[in-house]
Amino acid sequence: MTTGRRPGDSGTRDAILAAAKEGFATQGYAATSLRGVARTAGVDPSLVTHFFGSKDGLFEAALALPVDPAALVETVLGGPTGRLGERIVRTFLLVWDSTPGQGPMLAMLRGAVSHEDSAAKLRDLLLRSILRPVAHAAGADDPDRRAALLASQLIGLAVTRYVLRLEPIASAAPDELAPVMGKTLQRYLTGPL
Amino acid sequence: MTTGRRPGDSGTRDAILAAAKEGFATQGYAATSLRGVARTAGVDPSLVTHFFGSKDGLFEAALALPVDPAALVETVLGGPTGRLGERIVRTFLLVWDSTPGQGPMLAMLRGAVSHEDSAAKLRDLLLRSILRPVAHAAGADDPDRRAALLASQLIGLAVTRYVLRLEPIASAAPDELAPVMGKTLQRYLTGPL
DNA sequence: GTCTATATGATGATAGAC
DNA sequence: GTCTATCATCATATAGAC
Repeated sequence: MTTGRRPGDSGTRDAILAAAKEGFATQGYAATSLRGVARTAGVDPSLVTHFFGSKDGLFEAALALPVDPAALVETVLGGPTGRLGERIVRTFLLVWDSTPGQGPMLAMLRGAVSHEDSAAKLRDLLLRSILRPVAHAAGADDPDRRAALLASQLIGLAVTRYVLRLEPIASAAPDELAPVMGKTLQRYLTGPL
Repeated sequence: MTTGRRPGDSGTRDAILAAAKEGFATQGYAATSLRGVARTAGVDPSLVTHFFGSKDGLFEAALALPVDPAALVETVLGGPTGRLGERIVRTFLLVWDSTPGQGPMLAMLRGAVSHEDSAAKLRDLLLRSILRPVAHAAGADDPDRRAALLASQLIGLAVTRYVLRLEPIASAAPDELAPVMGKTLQRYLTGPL
């Protein structure tokens, strides 16, 4: 009964999105061009704006995270508080090390550094996904400060490991990093400052 | 006796360099154009390449740090080891908070995130200015690992404070940050991991 | 859904006049 | 030391044919 081409079933849109994710993730916002994206996707440049409206629209779409970080943190915070910091590091690395997650997160990090809109978005995400949940979990004093400290160490981890690729952190196993960095996060969250 | 225009005494080169520093520091490598630099410097675009050869040459020149970080760290490490971490944070913030330092360092950080050459340069700088000196100071086990951990927290501090501008870290006084983060660095350097 | 054509403008770099 | 002129590319975005 359904005759004619059904909408949205040609792989083109996905190909463009995949190419955009890679571009934004590896080169950042400014250095990624619509034409370049179209080239690596093997499609016509016009299709990019046709599907996503503009470069910003494409960027927006490429930034969609495969997981909800807020829910993730919520889950992590739900467990016993003794090894809270360690669990955060483990989950953080798990999400980043999984390929579908690293793309958008790297794109967001790269974007945030030179694209103000993207920086605001990351600030927002951090606030919603880390600061707020943490503010509740660590009912202790100064939740904002504790959460920001936590963010600083996590972002530092991401930058050294995935962007700068500084050894030996870049190739360290999660089991190696979790205890030592977890201890820091644990103190930032529940310990004496 | 010296007749004619002496070389290098027209403020143009400096104006270009200042504009370039600001551009690279606030927008990153890709988003900063030679023409844009020339525009804010109030000079002809050709002069930019005339003085610096190419965009990479200009970038290189804009990255020249006003201080030698290696010497700085060396000095800091020279003092008593008890409050070593705290001194590192204090010095780090001092250098970043001073205007002439923040430009090139921000430029380097922004560049490193999306410009591979710049990332290599920062890796190199970290290695020479932080990893190596630390490897000597903390004669303990695993100096490479300790130094990388230190770098991760310092970079995280820089990104949250100066790039993301995440509160309350962004506007916190050095006196407020030094003790709490210094404690982390202290453990990374000399404490049990 | 796909593409050609095009408007409009910026980019990095060079050659050469003054 | 400064500038004009120019090259060859690239960019984002639109209108409209098929």
